[in-house]
Amino acid sequence: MSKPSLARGTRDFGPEQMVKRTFIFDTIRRSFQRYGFQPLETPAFENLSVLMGKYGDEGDQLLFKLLNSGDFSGKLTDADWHAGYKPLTSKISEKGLRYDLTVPFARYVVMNRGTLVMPFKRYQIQPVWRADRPQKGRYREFYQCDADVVGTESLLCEAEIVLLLHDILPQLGIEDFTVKINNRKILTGIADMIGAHGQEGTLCVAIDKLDKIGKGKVIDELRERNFSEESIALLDPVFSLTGGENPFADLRTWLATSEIGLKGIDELEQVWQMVDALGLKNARIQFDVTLARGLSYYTGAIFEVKANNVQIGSICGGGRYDNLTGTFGVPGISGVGISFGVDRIYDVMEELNLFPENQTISTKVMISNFDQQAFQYGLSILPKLREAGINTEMYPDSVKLKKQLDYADRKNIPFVILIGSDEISTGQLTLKNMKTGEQQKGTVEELIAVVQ
RNA sequence: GAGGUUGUAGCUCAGUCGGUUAGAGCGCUAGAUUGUGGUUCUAGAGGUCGCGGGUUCGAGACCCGUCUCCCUCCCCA
Repeated sequence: MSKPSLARGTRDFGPEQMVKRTFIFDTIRRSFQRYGFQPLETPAFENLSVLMGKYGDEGDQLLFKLLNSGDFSGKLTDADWHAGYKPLTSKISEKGLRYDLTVPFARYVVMNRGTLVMPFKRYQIQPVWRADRPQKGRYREFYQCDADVVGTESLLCEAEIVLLLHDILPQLGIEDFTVKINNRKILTGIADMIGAHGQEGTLCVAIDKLDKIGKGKVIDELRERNFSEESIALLDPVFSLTGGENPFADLRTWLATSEIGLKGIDELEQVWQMVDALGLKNARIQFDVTLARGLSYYTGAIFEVKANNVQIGSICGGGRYDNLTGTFGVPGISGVGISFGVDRIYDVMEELNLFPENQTISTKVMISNFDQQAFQYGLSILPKLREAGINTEMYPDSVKLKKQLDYADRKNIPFVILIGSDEISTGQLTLKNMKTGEQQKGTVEELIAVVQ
């Protein structure tokens, strides 16, 4: 018999952690609703045909796949076993755990497009699973809180996402954060400009490391990735753009011949203007040409939020995807969304000590349990307290009072009602304040008034 | 997927050069206190030293494998 253990990269959430997590969920949900988003839930697992190919090759690798039920290997031939794991997987697994909430949402939109009110704004708060290697801030099961709008290309949606971020994070006590914004169209434009059409993905992965490893090593990496010397030379101005005073103007001059690049800049500038018109003060937004994001479905704006002064990955991420529903046979539905990573937000709040105090009290009154007679009496008053809206519990066993009080103490229950033979005969119960140790007598009704 | 690191009581950790019965603090249980928690004192319980194999007269310690924790890269929330 082996000791029980948790599956790698997963965690339990005890009562005190759940109080904190619920606080985060409630805060996010409230704000989502205030911005007009409606709730949606989708299944934990989907057909692999829905999930595969949406996240790039890396993403496909990280999908948890479910073995087919029953005799999954019965019809396999020797040739199947030796064909390699990829062809084999398709023969023994046809379902997988969801990797994010956006793709299941796209499937839902396609399946229900006839009845949805467009533009459709939905929020979704559910766990997702990734077969990643766990490390700090990285789990194999974690919650995402997504808000997406589909059915409109209006940049108001992007601007509202910026507002939403500035609404929710400070409510959680996270004041020092940076919303990095870029646009895939700009990246496409840059790749075109330097004659590396379609290579913006690898280009960005390299540029993204600029502040980490420096310009020289970025260029080394680009050479390794088969970028020509001409391309690298042409790219030079981009390195100086990242910290410029007026990055849009500089970039506009440089990208003057790239239609798509200019469109990306236009879009971003409009978002900036709208955010301003919405009256956002102290906007913590920053244009970052090097922001790439690996999810292959993004086509327009890209967002990423970093909590400053905390060593952890991004706590929110999102962007616009013009053709996600296209892979399900319905092109032309543009969408944009943002995802809050609750587990990382939790870690940030824990590290910065941002959780409100005194969130753990749930029971307010405990009724003691001396003996059979007192127990019967307790049963009669227990519902009265609850009807008065007071969280109440009765100690279930007639054990020593010391033990009962110790239980109340450790559970942070502020009041205990003591019932013994004296109390039963006079109807005057004893209320003990666990914080001060003071005791007072009174009828049930009087004590309820005191506790309320 | 690549690299590094860790694992001893419920928790945090000692354990010397390979040597007799593996320790501490906290926590837990009971009592001091027959109707009163937190403080104090006393006593007690609690271990397959991650798992499997090997070296040795002898392994918690050394070697190999494996799993796990944490971390870096990749990628991501």
